Amino acid sequence: MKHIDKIKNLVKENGYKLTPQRLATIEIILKNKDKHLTTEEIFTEVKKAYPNIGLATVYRTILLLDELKILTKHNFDDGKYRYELNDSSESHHHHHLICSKCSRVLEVEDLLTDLEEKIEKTYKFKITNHNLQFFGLCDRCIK
Amino acid sequence: MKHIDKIKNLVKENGYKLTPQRLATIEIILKNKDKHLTTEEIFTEVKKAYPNIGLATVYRTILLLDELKILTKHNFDDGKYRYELNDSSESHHHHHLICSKCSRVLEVEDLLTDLEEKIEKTYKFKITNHNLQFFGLCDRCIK
DNA sequence: ATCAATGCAAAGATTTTGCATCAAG
DNA sequence: CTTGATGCAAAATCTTTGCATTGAT
Repeated sequence: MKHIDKIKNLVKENGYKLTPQRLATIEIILKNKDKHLTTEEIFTEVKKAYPNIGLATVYRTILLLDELKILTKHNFDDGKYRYELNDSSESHHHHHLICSKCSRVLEVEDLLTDLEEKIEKTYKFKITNHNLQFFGLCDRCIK
Repeated sequence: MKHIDKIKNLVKENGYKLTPQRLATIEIILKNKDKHLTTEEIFTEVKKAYPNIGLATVYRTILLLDELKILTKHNFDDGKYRYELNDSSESHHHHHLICSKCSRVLEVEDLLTDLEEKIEKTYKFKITNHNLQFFGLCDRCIK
């Protein structure tokens, strides 16, 4: 099944209506799979396809998609949240390398599985999610 | 040298004035070493010792202390930033276990040194800082 | 036909800024 | 003294909410 259909189903299965505004928002997020867009940026893009949409609707749609774990909220310390579509294969996590100079965001494969096991045992803490960011200088900016 | 004197020196060495407002703010942050206070909380505490201080001054002082790497800014996804005093021994880092139920924040020793080396090599990315958070259920809430 | 979803504008919440005044160095 | 620091209030940002209206099921 295509990713967009999975998302559509998730929305419907959870008793939410599949409105054109939600669909337009989902399409923009899908189209920018690899980016980390802010709500404002998503809003601007969605407006091109659906000029009447209100910012509040985009905020509410993103809230919904976050609840349904369709996307992940990131905070790169620039004062606003950024959103990224989750991989359809449930378990895929990754981390971010954030360049302090050019703000480029690189992705790194998940490296924490072993660590999590250790932590769960040591601290008796049931981990459901994690967030790992590295700040520094990317290859381009080191030069 | 006592930690507070180190901080005082850092402020002065960098050409900033050591005003009573800044001192009062630093004292509150020191007194709450192990907590993760918001600016508003710091402001409320500082006001007890220095009732005339303005919120903007506390914001500006925190900005300064962040620049001087005297404290670290955290975002636990509750919509506001929280600050924590850095350990005086430069290199001490740690991570956070954030309970999704009771919001308790536990600290975990730094576990990333090996990982960072690997990442620096693989991605040619010079890491200057990192942020690792685990979300889940703490021992008390698991029951 | 319902009841959730929308759009708009207003309100909230947090943080920043402009400016006249003050005080640390 | 001089220049940065302060306090206050206003503004800027980002996000949420109330409410009348619309539209998906």
